[in-house]
Amino acid sequence: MQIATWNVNSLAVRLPQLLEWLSAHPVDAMVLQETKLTDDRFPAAELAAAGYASHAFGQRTYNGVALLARADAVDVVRNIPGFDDDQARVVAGTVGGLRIVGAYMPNGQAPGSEKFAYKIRWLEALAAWLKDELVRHPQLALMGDFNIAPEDRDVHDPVAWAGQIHCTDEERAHFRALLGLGLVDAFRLFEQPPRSWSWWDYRNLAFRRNQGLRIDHVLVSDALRSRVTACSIDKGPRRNERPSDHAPVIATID
DNA sequence: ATGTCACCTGGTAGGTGA
Repeated sequence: MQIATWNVNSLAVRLPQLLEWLSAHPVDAMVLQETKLTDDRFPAAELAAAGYASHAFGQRTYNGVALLARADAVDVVRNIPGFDDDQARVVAGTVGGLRIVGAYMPNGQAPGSEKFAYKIRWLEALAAWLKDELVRHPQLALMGDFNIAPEDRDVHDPVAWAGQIHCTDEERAHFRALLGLGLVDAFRLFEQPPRSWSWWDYRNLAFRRNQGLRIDHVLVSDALRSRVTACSIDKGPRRNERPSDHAPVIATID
């Protein structure tokens, strides 16, 4: 099976690109971030016509996530149980025996800001929940927009980005804490092109100059790891005329 | 480079978030 994640930066704008992408990449399940749509406006009918059942969890203007699957997901959970959050950032479900946790992790704005403190609280709550979730579902994939570049090799200019948002030691420690639960970065299980990013700023001709960050990830559980045969970033949609600033990440599972 | 894009309010521009 294949699973994918994509921050679409407004599904209202990007729906045609999503449908085109799914037509070329008929993955079994997909998680979306930054749909920016209330659930009553979610394009469930269009996605159903494309062969996907949807579980949307959205809000107006900001955030919003969704889980799409060819075989409908069961045991669907929205946001982190027990963590009071007025932002729609998580949708999880079980597809074909695989637990999929789709997440739009907080951006954090800048170290020291209130949004950064929220990001840290959020990451702590996620890890606490996932620890239990992994016991219930040993075959688990955590994927989405993490808003964390785990290592310097995930940053186009590590000197310029040192200590900046997405690259602070504190954020990276929380990323490693997720790995410590028994997860592995699927992208790094395989040889990859150097300077592989999943996000490029809209400004500064960043995509053309390949100045980006790898902040979108697929983390797989130890029990799932041996079944993962490929993981890649698809830069194709970033070349579209009106692209999302993020590229999809795909993983293949035997 | 304060460089773009999306969405909101409220108005035909400015603010916020990313």
